[in-house]
Amino acid sequence: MTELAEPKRARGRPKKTEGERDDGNRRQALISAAAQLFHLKGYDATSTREIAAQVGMQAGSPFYHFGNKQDLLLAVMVEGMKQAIERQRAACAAQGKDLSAREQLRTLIRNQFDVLLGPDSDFIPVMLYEWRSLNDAQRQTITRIKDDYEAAWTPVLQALHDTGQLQAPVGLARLMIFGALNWSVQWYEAPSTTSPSSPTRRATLDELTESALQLFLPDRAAAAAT
Amino acid sequence: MTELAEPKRARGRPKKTEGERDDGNRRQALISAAAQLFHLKGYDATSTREIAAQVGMQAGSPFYHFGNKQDLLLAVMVEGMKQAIERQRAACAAQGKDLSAREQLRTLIRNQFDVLLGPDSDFIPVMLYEWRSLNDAQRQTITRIKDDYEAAWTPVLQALHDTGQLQAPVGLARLMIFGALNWSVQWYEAPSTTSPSSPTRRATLDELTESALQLFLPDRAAAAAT
DNA sequence: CCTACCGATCGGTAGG
DNA sequence: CCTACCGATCGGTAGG
Repeated sequence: MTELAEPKRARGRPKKTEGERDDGNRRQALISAAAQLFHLKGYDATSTREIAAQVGMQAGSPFYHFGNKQDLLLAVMVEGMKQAIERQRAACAAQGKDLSAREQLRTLIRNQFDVLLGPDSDFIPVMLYEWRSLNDAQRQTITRIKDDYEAAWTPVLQALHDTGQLQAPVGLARLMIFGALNWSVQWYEAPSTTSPSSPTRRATLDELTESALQLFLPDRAAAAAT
Repeated sequence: MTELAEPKRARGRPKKTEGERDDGNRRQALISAAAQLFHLKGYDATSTREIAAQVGMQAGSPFYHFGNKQDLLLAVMVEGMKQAIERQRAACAAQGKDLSAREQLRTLIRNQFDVLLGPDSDFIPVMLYEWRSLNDAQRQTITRIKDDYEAAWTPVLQALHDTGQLQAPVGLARLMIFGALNWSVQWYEAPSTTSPSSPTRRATLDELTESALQLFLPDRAAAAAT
């Protein structure tokens, strides 16, 4: 199952074209493999040997790139957050500034589902569910980055609160909304390779976004019609 | 920190009053200790030796009560769900049948916060976050019990949907609401023993309930006033 | 980055 | 439920 992910190598260690440093390349491969395995089996249940094997290394080699297993976990989370922040920035920038707060929230939610469930979505779930395995210093590092990510949500929620569209306290609302979205990692079904068209097709990320928006910001007109 | 939880014992093994079988007692003690440690450190990071030590047993003794570590994990989850279902049944029964769907949802949410964050709240978080460590047969067992627990929510949400108070599809709404509530395990601060009155007092479970209700079922009158 | 290796820990068992 | 124990695995290291 992992053969495709392995770099091709002609027996033994990969001969690198001389003069070219691809340290970053191998390091990245370790981070990606770790993200995949940590997501699938959990941090504690994944051995550094498995990670090494997945990228075609020997048992001790990951420790040439990372001081210890915990540092590798941190690298997975940092990498994931960097991607998430960049995607969020791009998504918000792409829609201009004069949209309604409701539309801005839609964009943020849609991006969050993408980060959680879309392609290359192993990193953030690891961050969400392996927090416990970090040490204090590492937690501080991640907290700083996460605060940066979440900062984009506060003004939008505040605006909705000011207009009465969102009645719950902004701080708690943010936590509960993140909970509702993040929890999807637990139940959203990965696209199954078996059963080409399953009887109950799973919702698309757009449908999830729409439902979340309906849940948190019900449509006034539709509600009044009752 | 765990001394208080340990049964008092006068050196060595506890001398049981003769004729009295307290197998259930020791078994329960193991389940409680396991719940505590699994919640605090995670399943994989908790050794059966630690659990044994916490109840004053020797390293191999837990395996007199449980075939293996996984079975102990299952027992923690089953015990937690039994308690949760019983509490939910009692909470719903205590309020009669002719309350509005909104009030019924309030009761369900309040009970869920209690199960997640109140006293003896180690069991359900373990169930929520250690699902991965179960085998297939065990997952089926828990799924059945969990379906039973969640069944109480569906008619309430359906009623709210029928009246237009809840616009999102009932199934997705249930998943997202559970997510919003369950996620609180990650951020809700345990009562700190230090700092007698912290500057930003943490919300009470009643306040959390009210905010959640505001988030999912905003008050019509308040919204219309804007 | 590989080879060869080590100390520690862990789940679990036999036999009482 | 304790005593005594084992096989397996794991994170990590020295030395090249």
